[in-house]
Amino acid sequence: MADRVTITTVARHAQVSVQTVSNVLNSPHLVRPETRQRVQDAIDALGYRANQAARQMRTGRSRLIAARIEPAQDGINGSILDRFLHGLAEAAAPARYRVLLYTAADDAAEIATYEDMLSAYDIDAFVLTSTHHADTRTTWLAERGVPFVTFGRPWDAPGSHPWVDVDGAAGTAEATRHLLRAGHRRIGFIGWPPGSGVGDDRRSGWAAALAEAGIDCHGLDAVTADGVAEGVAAARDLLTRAEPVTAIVCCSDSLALGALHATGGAEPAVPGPPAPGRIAVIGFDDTPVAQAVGLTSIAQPLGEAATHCLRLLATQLDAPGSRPPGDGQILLTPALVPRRTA
Amino acid sequence: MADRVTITTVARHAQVSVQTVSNVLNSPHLVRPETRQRVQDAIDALGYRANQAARQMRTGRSRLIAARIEPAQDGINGSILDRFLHGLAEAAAPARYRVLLYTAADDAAEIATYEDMLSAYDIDAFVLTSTHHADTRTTWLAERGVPFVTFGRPWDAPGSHPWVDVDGAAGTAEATRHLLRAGHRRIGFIGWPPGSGVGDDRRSGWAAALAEAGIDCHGLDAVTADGVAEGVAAARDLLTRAEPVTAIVCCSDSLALGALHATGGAEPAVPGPPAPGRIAVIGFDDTPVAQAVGLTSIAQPLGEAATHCLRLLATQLDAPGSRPPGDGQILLTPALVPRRTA
DNA sequence: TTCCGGCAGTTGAACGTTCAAATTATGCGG
DNA sequence: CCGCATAATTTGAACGTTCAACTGCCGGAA
Repeated sequence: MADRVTITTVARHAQVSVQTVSNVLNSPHLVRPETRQRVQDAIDALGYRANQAARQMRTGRSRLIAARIEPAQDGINGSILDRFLHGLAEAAAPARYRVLLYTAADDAAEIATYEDMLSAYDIDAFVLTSTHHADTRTTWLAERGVPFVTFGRPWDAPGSHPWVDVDGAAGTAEATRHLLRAGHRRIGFIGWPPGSGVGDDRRSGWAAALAEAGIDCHGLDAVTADGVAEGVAAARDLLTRAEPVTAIVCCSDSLALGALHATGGAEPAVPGPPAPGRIAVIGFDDTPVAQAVGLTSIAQPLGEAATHCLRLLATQLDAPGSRPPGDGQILLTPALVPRRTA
Repeated sequence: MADRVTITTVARHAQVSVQTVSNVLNSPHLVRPETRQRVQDAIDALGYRANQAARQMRTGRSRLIAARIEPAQDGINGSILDRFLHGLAEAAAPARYRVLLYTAADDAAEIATYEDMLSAYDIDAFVLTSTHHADTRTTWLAERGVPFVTFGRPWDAPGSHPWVDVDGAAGTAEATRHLLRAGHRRIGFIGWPPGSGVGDDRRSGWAAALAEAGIDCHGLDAVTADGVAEGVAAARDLLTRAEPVTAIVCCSDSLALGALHATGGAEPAVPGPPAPGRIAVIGFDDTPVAQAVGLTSIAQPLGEAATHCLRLLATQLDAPGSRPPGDGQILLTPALVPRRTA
């Protein structure tokens, strides 16, 4: 193993003190241009890279951002987090941050992990996913002044911290309008039990778009837990009512896949226009399953969301005390991906 | 912010020197039991946690393991890496390691990232995924004596470094035997173009199982790139030959989904026994799509693979120079998940 | 008694960096 | 050509930990 190149090596090579090398790296304006160049040349020639641990000891900053990786839950809706994490890691690199993973079974375990990571690793910031009502994690972090962003709105106290989210209502509204344009009037909705922020939000977009068109959404929706089998049942329910629906917007791709089966429209991946006369179905999240089956779905801009999360953190970290523009509340609009089923 | 609790705080509190505290943590046998207990009590009372950066400065070890997170490629086959990473993070925690993410567009970029992470963060080890022929990454790391494991065999030089992989051939062989038991004789295979280690391996298991049963596999297979549309075409090919197949084993769930469509057997998620008379289809990887569609598939034990990866690294790191038992070459057997399609 | 070896614990230095303060160099007006 | 302000650079200390060497102490063999 070759001797490690430290700031001292560079200093000797460039005939300056170590502090000057440090200044070139951190406060270049303090150094005369020609000296700066000489030092820079030495850095390049030696392939010097600042040691993060040593730097961290002095500054208390690790340039590490922690994010939780969840178990692939029901499977069909997983892979969203995956893409988000990838975006996060990719956005972090150019800002010279890195993403550290952790797992936690529940909120309490997650908070215990925060303690560990903060004291042992000096984590600079956290990215939280899957926010929910009465989220103890955010208050814990906020109380201690730890920088963090959530991917997902704070469902209880809107303005309390920076967040990035995708406008589910806008997505379902667009899906509904898409169906209205295609001539549908009786457009159903399969959603989750009230109380989940995400689910209520998505339902509201569908209701709003119908109201816009002067249609009463009463009796057009079904409520069920997430899952393919649940989707089948809910769709059958909607189809056997007094006035059956001709199209269904779903809260998830799982439900949509179930609906698709119930309406007899599931063959995988034949590109082409939607078949006329069929019950139209639209899912949510544009999962691999939707792509495979040809299910029209609503795609979240996950890469963009990750980039925004990182930008929010970076402004907070690099200029402490400064509020990001717009108070750091970012709502992104998802996009409808039309396929065979609508 | 409360004052930081350092080893010095603990030492004062327990009336010993800092070195004794350090010994309690790292070499307890050097400390008399009663002193040890006193120090331990102080640690607990103060909630002390060793600062990783300072520790790292002295020891050169970061307790950080780096792994690449890839973009969700074709989508349908993604989510495997996701589950693997989750397993990795989960297995790392009890061993007091953490997983650091990085991204890289190609092997060259990845090697550049190694340099950066090694010199800046003192990464202890790397976990490589997607090994392939002529993999420059492994040689680069090996040359520099950097500890690493690959998830995926080294396809060129079998014994060169520790690895964990899933026995694809065993998987396809089991799938094939499953079909043989169900009475099928003409069992086709849809695979990838020769040259990819993984693809060749999977094909060989199918061929071997047929040979076992005294069946000539000649003319029973199709070769194509990965993808749903490709699967459709390949399956049609197999079905229009002189002696059409009655069952198909596929190299991936994407191909299988295509095959399923070509054979008219794709409705999602109705549990129950396979329909008699239908062309049987078996996929590979047990992706969410397979679960959703009811496709019989071969599941890789990803959590187990991750655990093994970590164990291999941990033995290597905690006892330098020691070879793990079995020379660190671990081949896991995947499991057939029977569903509707076979 | 003297000396030695081993155990328990302490001391001082070092890891590589940045901060704060001190020193030296440079430019400018009188 | 001096004095002074400011720019440029250096010096010394510190961050929290572990390593290597050292000091006492006790028990047993010579």
